Amino acid sequence: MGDRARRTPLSALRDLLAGPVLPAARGLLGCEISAGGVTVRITEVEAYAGTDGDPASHAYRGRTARNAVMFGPAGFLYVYFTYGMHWCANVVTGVEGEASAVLLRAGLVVGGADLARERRRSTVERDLARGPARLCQALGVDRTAYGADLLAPDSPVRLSPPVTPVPDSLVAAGPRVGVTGALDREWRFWIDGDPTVSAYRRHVPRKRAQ
DNA sequence: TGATGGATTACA
DNA sequence: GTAATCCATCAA
Repeated sequence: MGDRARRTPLSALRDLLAGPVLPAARGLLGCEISAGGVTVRITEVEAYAGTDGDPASHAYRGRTARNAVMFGPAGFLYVYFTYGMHWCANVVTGVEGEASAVLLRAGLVVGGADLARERRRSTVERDLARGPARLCQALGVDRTAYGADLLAPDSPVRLSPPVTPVPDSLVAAGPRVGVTGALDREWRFWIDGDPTVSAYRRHVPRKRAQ
């Protein structure tokens, strides 16, 4: 019975996601997400707290139909539509009711590259899943993937532990992209030097300065 | 009910 | 630099 203490990587991932959002975000680096016949190795993520003092979080103002899945248990997919044309995907983390989540910002297509290229305009390998909306497009993720159980074997969107763990020495952190406030929070994590990580761009207001 | 701007991307 | 273009949120 001694080896029962040894956890499988999958249950370790389940525990990680059920914990605090920052370690969960860090731990998602190197994980693989599969959907629509395409597999992506995650290279860049961003953490978002729930109702607990994070104005940038979609759950900041409480539960709505759009963010409902964020308030459920960890390991489910929160998909949202933005800028009138793009889908972005998050992994729900923490305990039920906490509503924290991790945005999947970028990754490397490691399986089903042909399918990914069909869905994306660009055929440049590096750009197939470089950016949160591109990543979703490569995976074919849209509103139909909302609420998918990422750790269930029969789910349309699945998450699996890293094939090779990402060492701490390769993990970099900085402020979140496209977020106006909370620049002091370095809640974006990426694999340092990885070419599929998106370039940091300061948030630009769309209206001209007057 | 109308205004506003967004966890973005592609292109000039 | 700006257009594309739906939707959640907020003021009235």
